[in-house]
Amino acid sequence: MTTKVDEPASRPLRKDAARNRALLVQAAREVFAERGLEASLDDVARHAGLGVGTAYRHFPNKHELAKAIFAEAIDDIVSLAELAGTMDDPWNGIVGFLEGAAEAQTADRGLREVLMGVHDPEQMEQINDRISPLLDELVTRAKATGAVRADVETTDIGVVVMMLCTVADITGDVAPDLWRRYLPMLVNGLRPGADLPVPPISNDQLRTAMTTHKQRLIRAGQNAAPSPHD
Amino acid sequence: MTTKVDEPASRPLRKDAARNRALLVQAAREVFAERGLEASLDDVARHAGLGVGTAYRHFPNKHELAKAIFAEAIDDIVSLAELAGTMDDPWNGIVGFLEGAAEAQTADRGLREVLMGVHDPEQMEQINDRISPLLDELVTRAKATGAVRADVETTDIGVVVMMLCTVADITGDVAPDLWRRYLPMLVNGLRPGADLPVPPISNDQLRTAMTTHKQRLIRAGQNAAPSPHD
DNA sequence: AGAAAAGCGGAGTTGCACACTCCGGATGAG
DNA sequence: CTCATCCGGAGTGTGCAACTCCGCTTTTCT
Repeated sequence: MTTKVDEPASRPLRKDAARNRALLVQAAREVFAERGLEASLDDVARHAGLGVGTAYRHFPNKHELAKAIFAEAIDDIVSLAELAGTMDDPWNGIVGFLEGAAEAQTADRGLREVLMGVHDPEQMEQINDRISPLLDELVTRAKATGAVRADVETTDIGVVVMMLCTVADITGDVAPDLWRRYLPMLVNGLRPGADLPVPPISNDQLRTAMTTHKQRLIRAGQNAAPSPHD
Repeated sequence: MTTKVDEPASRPLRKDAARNRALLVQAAREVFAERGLEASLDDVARHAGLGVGTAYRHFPNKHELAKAIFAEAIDDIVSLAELAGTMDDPWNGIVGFLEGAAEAQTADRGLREVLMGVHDPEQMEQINDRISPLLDELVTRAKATGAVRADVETTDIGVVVMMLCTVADITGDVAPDLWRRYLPMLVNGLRPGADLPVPPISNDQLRTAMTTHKQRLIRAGQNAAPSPHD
């Protein structure tokens, strides 16, 4: 839960600098988890009990800091998908992945935003590239064993996770675990039963949907590209 | 679908003024439906082919305009709940309400925001006051007939609608009807079956969750209160 | 038609939040 | 004790959305 973010270790940092860097990383974890990437570097610095200048000394900008911090969490999600793929019973794999993914994302608003590609569509696509093949295989196997209905697609998994995240997003402060109430309802819907009235979307569609979506909500365009003001 | 927003009719508007007012209302409907209340009055004016000044001549600010426009849509949702309550089979009532509410909200991002209390918590609470008693009664009856499980609460209805709205929110541009795919999965979860692992939240909790939620996403505080800059 | 009232348009003003810089002063290393 | 390194936070730059102002146009009235 608390790991160090690897630094190039060119020249050993001065003692206070090292301490502050650690404070910043920890503060960023907490702040981004709670308020998402909309928090400013100033917020992170203040939460760490440091000045803004210090924050900018250690990280060129907010997104670099975020990238550094979320790299592990992303790897964890990928491992989760891998783990799910190695399970004997694909159904257990799917449910396990859903629960784990929802758990990770509901606990961390920033992670949610990263996975949804709110700030960096490219990064999201890379993550998608890593995860979706794993889920594809899992879903295929689950269909073969009859654990899930034939018309279930991999994108359904993603959509279900999103729905659970919504619940956590909205009710997280009031009832952090409420999303678990709706998990069984949703996974049950994947099992064989009545057919679904509308076909799933393709992975590409889901991607573009995710990347274009919040651009509108979280202030259009923003400066995903560099050149803040040169 | 196209109704006039009642004006006090103190002195009859000049011909061009009346026409422009209608244009503004229509433009606002379209713009708010597509982009939500984040759209500026400038946007609405431009979309109507008019100047900003004209917009401000007719409406003191964006929120007044929005209030005028969404009043009907809100009434429609309430009527939907009433209609659902009058149905003989409470199960049909519930499903009908879910579908109708989701349909209305997924078609109109602005309406969604209003119902979620993103911009005006008070207004949302009023709406909640009008709807939740109706749904309470409906759910009670549905439980009595065994159509839904005993541990289902009225707040579950609201949460389900939210989840469907999320799907529409994200995938609306790519596949406007995709949310319907997940409707049966969710309503099916309300039927008798395995128990849910987590208890529902109270209506009050849901309210506060909704009002506090997006304040953070859509720029904290903003100027829900008047005094923009006096 | 002609004048006055009503309305229009959109450049410009104000407020605000965030990203990022800068440099005098503090702190740690040798 | 000295100096390189680092800290802090006031200050600068930028962008955006809300809203105003006033010269000009259109309608209405007689």
